[in-house]
Amino acid sequence: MSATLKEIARRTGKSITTVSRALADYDDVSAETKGLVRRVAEELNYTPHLLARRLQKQSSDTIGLILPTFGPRFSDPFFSEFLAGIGNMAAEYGYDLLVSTQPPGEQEMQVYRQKVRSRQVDGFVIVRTRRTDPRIRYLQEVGFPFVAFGRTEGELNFPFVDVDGALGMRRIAEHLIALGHRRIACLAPPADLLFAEYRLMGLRQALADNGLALPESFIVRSDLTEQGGYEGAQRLLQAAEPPTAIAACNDLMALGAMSAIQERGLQVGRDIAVTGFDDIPMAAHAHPPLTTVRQPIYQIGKMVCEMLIQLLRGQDSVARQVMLAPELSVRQSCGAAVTGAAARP
Amino acid sequence: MSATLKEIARRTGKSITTVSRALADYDDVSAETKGLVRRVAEELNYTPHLLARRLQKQSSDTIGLILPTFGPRFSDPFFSEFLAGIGNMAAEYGYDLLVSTQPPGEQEMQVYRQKVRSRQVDGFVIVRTRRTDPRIRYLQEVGFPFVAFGRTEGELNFPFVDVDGALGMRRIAEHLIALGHRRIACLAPPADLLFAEYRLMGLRQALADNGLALPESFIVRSDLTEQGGYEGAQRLLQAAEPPTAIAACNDLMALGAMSAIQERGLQVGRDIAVTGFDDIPMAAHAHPPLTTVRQPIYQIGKMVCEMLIQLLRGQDSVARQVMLAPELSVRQSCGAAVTGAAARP
DNA sequence: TTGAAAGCGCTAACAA
DNA sequence: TTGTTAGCGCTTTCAA
Repeated sequence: MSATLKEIARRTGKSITTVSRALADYDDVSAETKGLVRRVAEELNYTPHLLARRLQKQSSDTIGLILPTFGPRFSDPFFSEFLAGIGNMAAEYGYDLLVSTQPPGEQEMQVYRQKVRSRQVDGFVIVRTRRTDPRIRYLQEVGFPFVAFGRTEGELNFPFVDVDGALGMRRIAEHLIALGHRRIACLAPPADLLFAEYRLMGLRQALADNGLALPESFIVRSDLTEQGGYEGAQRLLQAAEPPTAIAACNDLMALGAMSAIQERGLQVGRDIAVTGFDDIPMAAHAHPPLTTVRQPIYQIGKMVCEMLIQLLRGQDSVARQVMLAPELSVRQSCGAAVTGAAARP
Repeated sequence: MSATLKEIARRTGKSITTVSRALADYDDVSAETKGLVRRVAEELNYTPHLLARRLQKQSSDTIGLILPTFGPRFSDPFFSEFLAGIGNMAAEYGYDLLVSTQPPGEQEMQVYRQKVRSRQVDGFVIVRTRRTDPRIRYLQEVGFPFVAFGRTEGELNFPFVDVDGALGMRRIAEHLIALGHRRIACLAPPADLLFAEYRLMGLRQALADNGLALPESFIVRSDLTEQGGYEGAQRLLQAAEPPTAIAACNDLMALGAMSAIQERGLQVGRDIAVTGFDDIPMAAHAHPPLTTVRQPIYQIGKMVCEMLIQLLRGQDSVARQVMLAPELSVRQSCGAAVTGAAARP
């Protein structure tokens, strides 16, 4: 399909070595030879065989991303945006992106080990860090480069980018409190997802700082889907004294909660406040628009990827652990009077 | 990190060739030698160097997927599910998945050419086919294997899987007509996305078959986002004689339309019907739940990937062009009286 | 300024 | 049953 150096060498009457160096623009090749070689290469549409080059360079120039898929109906607006961030940055530096999908578990670890040992990738991007994360433990153990999106318990010394979930939830809490809410409940994901814990901690802390409690009955765990939020909110609404505000740990759950509330004939924002976290595109166009916390997912993807590449290149990156402050995006679902125009940026 | 054949050869006192064949379980190697070699390989945690193997095999065992990203805030629930389908199937057959992101355009074609010529991938999965698709034209021209999700204009003879959008929309239209609607409008994506055309055609045809017209003013083009649907619906609602039903060409637009309708104080389902297409997870949990057309995206991902792999392996696959009949998923947004239990599977 | 030779790690044809 | 040789396409000493 595409010519090889050998073919160019044959046609130019030069050696393979010379051709290689001419194309790499070494300065120990005569201008004349370079011209000739380049012309022929152009003519033949020469493109280097990457596998061959990589074998010899002993580097795959490839970044691995193993998506932890939960169930067959895997659908998360978060991932595609994040993927675009990583992908674009990787492309900018000439890296490839190798994507796999594996539900968390032993087989997932097999895939990591396999990719590491077969030198298929130079480094990994880890997403959805877990409380104690076998992926991170393994990669640290074998000294394989990676950058994570998210922290783990114990805050080991590895490079990561994360959004300060506690701060984000604190902002949510303070906003709700300022609006007069005293009975605030939380839709939280499974406890082994640490990022949820930070958010929950931030909420609890902010409430405590304001003399408010967060009783156990006001913390409902479910998965991160609309369905989970829907069911969780139903549980909360059945209580004898239901909350006046529900702070969900992500937007999907918040949207599910809104559905549950509306199905009971209540009005979100007026009868009960709902807030999310993530600011997925959907959030601005829910009805009412969802008050939430904005995470610059695309930017995070780029940043994680760039940090990893710097790591791979041995440039000790300036920042090894980055904590981003999320930003409150106030719309109508919390009951704050905001005009449509202001809420829709 | 991981040992090489050479190292195993050294330790066992055998030749590299013998070791290679022992591990590949050739039957011209003595049981004794096999045992020895395997033991040492195990001990050293041997994993073949995939780049080396692939260079020699002249095959990358890799499937390419270049996601056409539109804008930085790329977020499409469709892609993650599709990706999981492809990824899982690829893994099953031992293929890698190489993912890139590129907005449509000349640079995108460069990436295709580069990946083809550098033999980085053995074949491509094409998504979001376009009316006349330069990717498909190019790949056909150079005879490079690929399978598309979607058709193109002229229905060239290439392998694809697609959902019969016309049929899906026909079912929507017939359902709406049965409910008594006569003024049915359409939220359609940009005309260069062919799949939208099929859906539009199906709608028009079904209406015509029932003696109804689809005036130009009832076809609003916008992008495939909630924002697009929101704005499109606003336009439709401002008309002197607004439609009584809005059939959106995807769920995101339908959800946006619902927001626009509700913002005007109207009730979806009662005052105006809304339908979508795709059946994203969100659809079941919108308020009211969205009547839509189910596309088995995950299955399609798997199928596309499997067809490509069969192509790569020279097994002339049974089906080269697959058309899937989508299935109506009736919920409340169309005004049909359906109990919550029936609508939530 | 150029080329021969070696080697990245693997597989395969051919001999022994 | 095993080893020698060659080669995948490329880069990089080292000599000429």
